[in-house]
Amino acid sequence: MLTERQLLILKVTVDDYIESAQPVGSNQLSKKSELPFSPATIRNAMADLEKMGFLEKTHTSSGRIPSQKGYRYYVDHMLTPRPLPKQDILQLQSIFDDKIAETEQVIKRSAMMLSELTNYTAILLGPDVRKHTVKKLSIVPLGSDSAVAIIVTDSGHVENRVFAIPPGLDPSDIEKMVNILNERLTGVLLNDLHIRLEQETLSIFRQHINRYAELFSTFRQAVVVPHEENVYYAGKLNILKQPDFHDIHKIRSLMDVMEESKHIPMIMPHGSLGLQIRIGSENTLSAMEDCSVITVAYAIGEEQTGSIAIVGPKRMDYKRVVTLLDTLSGDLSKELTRLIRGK
Amino acid sequence: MLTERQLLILKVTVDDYIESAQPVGSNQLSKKSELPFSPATIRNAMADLEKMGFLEKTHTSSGRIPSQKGYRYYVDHMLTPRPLPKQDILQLQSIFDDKIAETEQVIKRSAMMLSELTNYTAILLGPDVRKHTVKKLSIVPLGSDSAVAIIVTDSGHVENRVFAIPPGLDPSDIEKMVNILNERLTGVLLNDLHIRLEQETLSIFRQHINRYAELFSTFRQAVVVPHEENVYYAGKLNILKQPDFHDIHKIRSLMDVMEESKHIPMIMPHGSLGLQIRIGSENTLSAMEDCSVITVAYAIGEEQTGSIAIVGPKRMDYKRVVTLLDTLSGDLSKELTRLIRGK
DNA sequence: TCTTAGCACTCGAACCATTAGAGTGCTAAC
DNA sequence: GTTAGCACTCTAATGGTTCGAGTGCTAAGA
Repeated sequence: MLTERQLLILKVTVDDYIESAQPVGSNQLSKKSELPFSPATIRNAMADLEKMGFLEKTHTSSGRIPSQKGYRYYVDHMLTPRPLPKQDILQLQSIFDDKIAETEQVIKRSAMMLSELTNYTAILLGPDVRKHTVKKLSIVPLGSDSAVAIIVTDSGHVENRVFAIPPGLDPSDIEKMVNILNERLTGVLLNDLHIRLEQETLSIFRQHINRYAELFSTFRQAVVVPHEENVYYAGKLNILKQPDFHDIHKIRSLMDVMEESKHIPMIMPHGSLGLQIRIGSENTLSAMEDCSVITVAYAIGEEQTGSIAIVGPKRMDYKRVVTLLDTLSGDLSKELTRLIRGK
Repeated sequence: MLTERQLLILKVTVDDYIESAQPVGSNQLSKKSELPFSPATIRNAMADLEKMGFLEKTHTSSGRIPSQKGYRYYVDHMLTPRPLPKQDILQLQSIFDDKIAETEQVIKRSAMMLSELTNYTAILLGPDVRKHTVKKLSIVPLGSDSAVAIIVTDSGHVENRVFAIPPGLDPSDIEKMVNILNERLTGVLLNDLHIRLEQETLSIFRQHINRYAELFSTFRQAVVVPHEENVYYAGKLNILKQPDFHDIHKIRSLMDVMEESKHIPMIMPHGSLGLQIRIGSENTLSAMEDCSVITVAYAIGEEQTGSIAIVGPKRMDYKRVVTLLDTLSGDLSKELTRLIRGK
């Protein structure tokens, strides 16, 4: 077990390193008012902490830096959350200032604000479009041979896709079709749309519409909602601000990984409640072994719908980021719930 | 004037430097079969070229690199376009392979393909949404107090915005309103929409709709088409691949500039016909003084509607990029014209 | 007159030695 | 148990040396 003093020294060391990005030495620490010990005493304690694996040296005669285990301990036991400075609270609130009514807008602005306040990279996962339900379907012909299919969801999201109309089709058939579709498919989850389309409407089309088969199959292609996740980034370039990242190859592979949306589930695994901190190699992706990622979910109504992640160096200002994320996830949940409920 | 030999040496020097990214020395050049001269002769010629400002040295006893003037001359007089390798042509064609019907999709894919084929950054400017005309307006209520306004353009583009409905409004009024709007505003340029809205519809609303003022003003806010340009990037990270960019601060300011859409008009000035090459400080933005930008416009029908830019180091493979852009701008114009004409 | 061989010269990159300084671990005194 | 003192270690910075690639100039050769 760690003694009181060791705890204190570990904490101050981590704090100092987070702030300065420089290995921390015993002399330096002994000058701090929280540590009224001589450098020698601190040295002893630091040597112990190193033996136990909480601290590391970059070379024989260097100061100490926290090890992964050290960060872990710090994060698990030493994060005494301080209230957010007023300044920050005001800024966070300003996201919701002008009465924007769109979920997407709110999420985008949140991402930007977070990256600005932290100087790290923010990744926000929006609500999964496929869990929304159909509010209205419409088809707008653009000319003789193409048309736009438009799906409006209950959340106000609009999906649209241009598709080719089979040549020589009666325009009135399209109108009939849209009516049938709306009658039968309103309220259906976007995710189930392609299945329900077949189940609910194919047989009716057969009865009412000439050459239903062609029209049906083109239209079906048009309404397949893309599987793509709803990802918003902000502050991708903040990585370049961190002194921890000097190696251009590491930066590249890190940025590469973050751009690729297929890696998103690895960066911010779904389904976990509350706030999660993953430090260094605790991340699944090897490109992120020098990073820490803090994730938190937010909800609309009772259902957990999206998550927020902050990606920064292991030497991240955990305290600040945790408080920011805690606050924002709450505010965001409240605001988005309000938005949706209104409808 | 430049002698035959000086011309040849300038060309080979530039070519070599473009390929190797290393200062070019006289010994190296004399080994090439195109240059059957002794190193000393080449040295003399290079010294002349340096005096005339076409070449530079990085230090007293280094090889030469092309100066900005050198690149300019190379680009103006020495770009003998070779036909594109089959491989590349096939790849370019593949953009149009599956019959996508959407302009945006085609442009996005073009950007990706270009960045992949060149290893530089591609920026594509899509057709200006505000020059499209209204095909159909509709309003889909989401609940008691909000609705989505949807504008479909003749090109198949869909703009949508959620807005708040003034409380206690009669739903039938909305329907009336949509009818009036469609009757009066179909065919209007998106750019003129907010003016025409007032001119054409306000007085009619007054006659037919209760509490028209409130409804009108909220709706007007919803249809203001955002001024935002239609920009697609691809291969932003390719900058990190170039050995020319090692300074992390330069990279940062360059990427910063490219992200900011307000800088786009500076990067790719509008209105110029044909292919344009801007080298180093010929670019307006100081962050791009180490870059070259090649721009070309493409057209839909007769009207020039968008442009393509490739951003890379001054030591760019001009020959290849020029040929690629030439080909693509042609293909893109043809394909997009076909798409639009169909409608 | 143009070309080229020869040579002295310059400069950067790499290597080494030296030094200063910051930090350590250990021992012994308080 | 704490701390002063000291020998020790390692990095970073400095300066000198060497090597090699490249140059410019001169003079000889075609």
